[in-house]
Amino acid sequence: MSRQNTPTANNRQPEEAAVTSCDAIKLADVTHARLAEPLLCPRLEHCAIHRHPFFQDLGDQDLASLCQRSRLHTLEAGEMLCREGDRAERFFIVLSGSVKLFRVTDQGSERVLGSAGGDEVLAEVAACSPDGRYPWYAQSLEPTRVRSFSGALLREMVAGRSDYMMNVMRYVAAAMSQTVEDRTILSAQNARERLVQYLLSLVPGTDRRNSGIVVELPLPKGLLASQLAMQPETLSRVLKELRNRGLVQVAQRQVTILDRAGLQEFVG
Amino acid sequence: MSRQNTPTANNRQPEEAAVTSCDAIKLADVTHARLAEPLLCPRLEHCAIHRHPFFQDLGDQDLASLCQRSRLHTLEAGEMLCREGDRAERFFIVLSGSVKLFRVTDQGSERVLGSAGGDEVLAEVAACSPDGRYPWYAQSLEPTRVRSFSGALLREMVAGRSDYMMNVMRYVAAAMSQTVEDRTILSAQNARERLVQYLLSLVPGTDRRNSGIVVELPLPKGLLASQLAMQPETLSRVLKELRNRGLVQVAQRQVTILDRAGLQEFVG
DNA sequence: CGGAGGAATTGACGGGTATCAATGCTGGGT
DNA sequence: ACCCAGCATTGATACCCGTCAATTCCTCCG
Repeated sequence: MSRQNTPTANNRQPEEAAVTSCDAIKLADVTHARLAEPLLCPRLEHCAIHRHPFFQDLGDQDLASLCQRSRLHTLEAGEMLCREGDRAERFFIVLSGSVKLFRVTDQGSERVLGSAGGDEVLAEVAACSPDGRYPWYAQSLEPTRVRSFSGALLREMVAGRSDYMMNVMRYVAAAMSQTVEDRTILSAQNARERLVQYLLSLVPGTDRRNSGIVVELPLPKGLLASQLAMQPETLSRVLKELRNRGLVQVAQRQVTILDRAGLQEFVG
Repeated sequence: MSRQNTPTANNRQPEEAAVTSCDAIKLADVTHARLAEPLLCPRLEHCAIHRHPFFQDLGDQDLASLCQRSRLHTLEAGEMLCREGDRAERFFIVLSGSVKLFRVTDQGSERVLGSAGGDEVLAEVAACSPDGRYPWYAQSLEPTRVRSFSGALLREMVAGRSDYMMNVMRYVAAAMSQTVEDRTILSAQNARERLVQYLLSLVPGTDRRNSGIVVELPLPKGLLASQLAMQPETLSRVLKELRNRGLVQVAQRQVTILDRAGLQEFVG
């Protein structure tokens, strides 16, 4: 695992642990998250998070009650936000920083499934189900702020307000469809095709340009390689090949697509 | 594509097409499904499907109204049930036969994502969202009977009855978690590991035996190879290797696991 | 400014897998 | 019973990519 710190003093343990203690897992260096800052929501205008589109259609009263039972988690790099298999009692919105989602194989190595950055909603699907469980581990990659909400409260509110339910279901269906998309990319036969399709998937649907599209890799290259089911060396080489052919330009995590159509036909 | 027939006379076109006409896609041999037998539900006891656990918690009246607006689709091999990108106005339960789920790449080749057989629910996630779209094509592999239901009606009922909503969300969360599981299998580095993990994933969670577990491949081997991101030849060779090592026994689509622990450590 | 550690890159090599081609097998239809 | 079409298997070959090793680059810290 890349960066791994032990929890520190500024992360106070909340009375009601958001991440419940679970069976000890085999990975020694996966430390237990200590989640921070329970309850005591400041005034509504300070909780910009509640303007998040995820909560649209909710009235002031419902927002306030969600707010009251939400928690702000301040994580430094390498802290666990939740663990695969644990009861999904809470769901999350990433405020700043970034989170890596992964599983651990039977052999003890980790497989990156994806990542989440600012304003992204996490684990809302699992939290919608009364007996849902987190489908992955979530771990911060850098100093990260996350707000978490009660899944039970979400379900109550969804049950009471059908317009809100529709909005939540939109998120759920989008998450599903994203996961299917990820699967499709993985099922490409070779590393080149996987990387190219991944890069193209980072381009916003609204962008119609063929050149000059700048995308930011949401993960360091080593972890991205894991997500794309290849070795870091292979990722490096394929990226170099794309550079040599004038298809992309790479500066750190910032990739500039110089010839989108060229990329597409390159894999075909 | 494997078996592809044109729709025949015994599949009458319903008044309100369940699968709406969409943009012509490039694949010439993907014919448009003609879906059958609208409305006119027989007496409730004939619709065994409504006893399906998916509908548990629904009262007789709701069941009847779902029943009324459900349709029975009788497909022969190779007919399309729905298409990627189309509005998910209906969701499905497979009564008999089997359905293959796939996407079509930009280059026009198909990638199998999975399959569904008897009693399995399809597209319930997409149908839960008011603007959801099917995330894949679904095509029958053999003569197949499917019942479809209105997504709008599902959403109405879910909105009205929170116990039913919880039940539906259970399905949704399970579907999500299955998709994540599939992804994990795909991200294994080599073909051997992918196949072994796939075989082990076919074993029901309740089965604790080490030997003599019989699983049925839900797809012909060629399509299974596509789902596992390998060539049919490779699948054949890996299967042979497992046979030679006395780990499995293969008869057609029926695979007998002779040494489950051996399989697990073989990939590690 | 200089050093240390981790990440990324590059090279060499061997094994795994795609590809092409040929054969064997099986189920459906006549 | 026969044939045929499609699927599955097997073999030969080339190439992609995983592995190991060495080097460079970057960032953080002293």
